[in-house]
Amino acid sequence: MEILTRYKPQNIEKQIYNFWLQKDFFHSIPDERPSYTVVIPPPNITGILHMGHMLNNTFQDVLVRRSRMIGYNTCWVPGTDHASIATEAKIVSHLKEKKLTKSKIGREAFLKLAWEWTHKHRETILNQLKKLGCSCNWKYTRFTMEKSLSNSVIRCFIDLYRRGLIYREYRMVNWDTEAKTTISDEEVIYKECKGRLYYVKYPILGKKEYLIIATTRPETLLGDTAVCVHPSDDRFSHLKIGESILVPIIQRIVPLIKDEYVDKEFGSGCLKMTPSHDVNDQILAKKYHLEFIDILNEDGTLNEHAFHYHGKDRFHVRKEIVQELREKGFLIKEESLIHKVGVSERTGSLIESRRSMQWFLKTKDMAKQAIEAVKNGEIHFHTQKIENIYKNWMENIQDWNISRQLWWGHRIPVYYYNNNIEDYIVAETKEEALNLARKKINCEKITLDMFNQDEDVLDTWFSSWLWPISVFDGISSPNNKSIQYYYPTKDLVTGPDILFFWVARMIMAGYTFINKKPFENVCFTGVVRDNHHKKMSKSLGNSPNPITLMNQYGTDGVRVGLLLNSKMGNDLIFNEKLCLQGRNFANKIWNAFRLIKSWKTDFNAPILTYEKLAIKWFENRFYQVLEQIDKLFEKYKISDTLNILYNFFWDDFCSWYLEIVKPSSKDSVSDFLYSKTFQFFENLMKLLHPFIPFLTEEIWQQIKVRADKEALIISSWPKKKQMEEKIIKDFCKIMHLVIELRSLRKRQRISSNISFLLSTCINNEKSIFYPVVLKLENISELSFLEEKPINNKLSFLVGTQEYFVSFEGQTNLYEEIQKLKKSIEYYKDFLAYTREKLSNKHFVSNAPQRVVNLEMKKEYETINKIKMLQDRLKIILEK
RNA sequence: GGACAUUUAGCUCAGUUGGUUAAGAGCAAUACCUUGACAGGGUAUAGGUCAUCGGUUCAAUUCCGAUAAUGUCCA
Repeated sequence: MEILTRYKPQNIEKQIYNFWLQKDFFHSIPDERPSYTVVIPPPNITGILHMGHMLNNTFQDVLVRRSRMIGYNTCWVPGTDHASIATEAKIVSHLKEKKLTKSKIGREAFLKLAWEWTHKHRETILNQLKKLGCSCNWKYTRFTMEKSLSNSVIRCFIDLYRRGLIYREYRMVNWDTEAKTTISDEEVIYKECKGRLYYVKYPILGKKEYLIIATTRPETLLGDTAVCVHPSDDRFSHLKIGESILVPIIQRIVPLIKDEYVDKEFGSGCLKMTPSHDVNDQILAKKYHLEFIDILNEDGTLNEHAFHYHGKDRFHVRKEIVQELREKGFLIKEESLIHKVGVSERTGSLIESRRSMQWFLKTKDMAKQAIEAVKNGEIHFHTQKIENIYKNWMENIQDWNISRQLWWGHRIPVYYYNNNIEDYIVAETKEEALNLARKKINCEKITLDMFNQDEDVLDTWFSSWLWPISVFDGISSPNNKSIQYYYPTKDLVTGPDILFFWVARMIMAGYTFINKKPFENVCFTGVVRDNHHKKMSKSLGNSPNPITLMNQYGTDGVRVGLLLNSKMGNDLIFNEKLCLQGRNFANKIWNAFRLIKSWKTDFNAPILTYEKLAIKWFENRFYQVLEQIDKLFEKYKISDTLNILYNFFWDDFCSWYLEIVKPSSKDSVSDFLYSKTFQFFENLMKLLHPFIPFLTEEIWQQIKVRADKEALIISSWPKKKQMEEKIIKDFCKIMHLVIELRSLRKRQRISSNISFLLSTCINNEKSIFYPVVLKLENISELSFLEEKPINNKLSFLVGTQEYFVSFEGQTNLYEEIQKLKKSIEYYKDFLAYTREKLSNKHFVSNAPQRVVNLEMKKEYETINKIKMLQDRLKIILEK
């Protein structure tokens, strides 16, 4: 059968993936083998595959495939995340297009829409992962809102509440006015923005003076309830604490307070207090028992406390109030400045600080155990540098605001039984709440219809943090077979951007709920960036479409392209050329296969010496490389591993081994060579399979007819074997000899079909690999001389050994003279450098003997080399 | 403002507890090579005061300090 000269991945990939699926190779059930578990970082149901996912999931697949071949019972759990705020935002904007709102259609209809959305989008990204070749256990596919996972979330809430770790408080939170919900501190992104600093007059009652207050947010003066200065600020020492200050426009009289919190250097040294809309003001307000005046509605418009600004948006009010201050003479000056403002990670809207009633989780104690687990090595971070960031955050952890004013998510299991906000029961269901309430207040009159569930839902991460446990139903049935077998999971591969959101919290959840770590290792992949080092994102439009890439270069090519240059923990500067390189590599493998597949065997064909030698060398080299990459895998150095395999296949196997042993088109090869070569090739397919799954499996199946259980994906990883390093070193010298010969041919413009006579002195070391040189470089004869030839003009050094070449034809002496002169110069410099060291008394007396000896050996060898080169130069010049 | 990280060839990166014939790879570059695996290829060549300045040491890309640039996180 004719095999195409170019590898065409398009049809093959789908076919191979279906083959794996049909044969259930990704599936796992607990058995006697050790488990290897990975849970996927669940992508959002709003999303499609982006370059970050591509990198991350390729990385996971490499680990999983190799573990499977090593003999673990591998289980890679896939799934998706309901992404509360992101999904809700999408649905709201769809509604908006139809001139509808959440409140118009109501909670039930809204949730129906959300589920429709889920069903429609859930498969998209999972199918894209399949295209990428991910060997996930698809029968285990989970969704964070499905029943069993929801139940786990609710149970955990109740559990934590009963342990006294969840509480409700009226507190300053980050308010997203667009989504009309609170968000956690981690979801606020601080951006540098140009702003203006307004200097406003605040008259002092009963005096002719006024205070000057600098503010970037003049509209908040409507909520001012005090003015504060530094107690040791001389400018204000004549003013008493409690002095009455008049807030402009609203004409409110507020007290003067003095506190060291104020920065004397900033603005005018005088601070206005808006306890309802600034975290720091809130703290001071509590200390000095100030009044709280909330001026904001949940959508960012101003409320009735704002008088004539009532109902207007805060940004409009800012403009108008500046104008009013100006007109009334309260505005002294304006300055522009650059300051950081918080925006919502999800909606991009400017975050307001606003006081509201929210649920919080106490995290300080949980964090302690989680810090310890990383510190004592129970959990490893790769790379280690992330540990610092983790430790730092965990030690300063704040309580976690877990409630969200959204509908799409896990509804908070709190039931109110009358209008008093304090009368609530935390329970799984309304019925259970009723029973508990009856016991609590000892009242039989209370009925089911009196109960109203809390309107809010839980933060998405409050379900994600349970993911490694809840996918195995470990919360609802902690002793079930799956959780016992698969948990703790082995490796987690994720981005550093969700270290706090997710990784840290999973660690806390693991210890809190089932008292075991959730994973052993966490690998942090970097951010995928473009050539200008900008993060690749859909919004910036600098990201290639992964699906197009896979169609264009083949999935294997893209996988190689992604991993070739991505050192773990470092960002990946992605360039489409990398995929091209990957595709070319796949093609190289394909053509190597084509070559050996084309060989004819002949029972009578002799086994040639150079074939035996090549086999001997390659076998040893293989085990050397195997050991290297096994070591690198243990350190999760995936990129380095791929680089080694890339060079090993391309250079060692193709350029050296195959070039040595390949027969001319009319010749046949021995059975021995044929089977040995295929054995090497099959082993190479095994090593490459985790990276290049499709092509390697395709070739594996084409090599010979195989039973299902002999598929490459479930074949066994090559076992380590002792190798002889001397053989590899000896061959290395021969490589240098060959390179010198090729270089000489090029220099002298001698075509490869003119044969050389090669000679060296008999007292030199003889290599067992000389027959290889004869085969590769068209050497008609290799002779060993008693003495150096005096009539020979072409020579070179390999190490300290001199070789001579002669042939029928013209030589270009100028080139040789230049080369010799250059070499002599180089070695003279080198000798001087070495001698300088050796003449240093401190070096000779202080350095270890080993190092001094080495230096002496260098000196000796260099002297010899210079002599040889000079002799040769003399001979040429004399001619 | 605080903390951490990075800086090695034109580009992307290795460099293993300071000494291994005066720093390695891939890509790009240059020259030559197309009748048998592959031009998506082959062969060879060229490319670097290891960011700067100091210190420790017999010896520093490697350890320490300062500076600069870049990036990330936190406030």
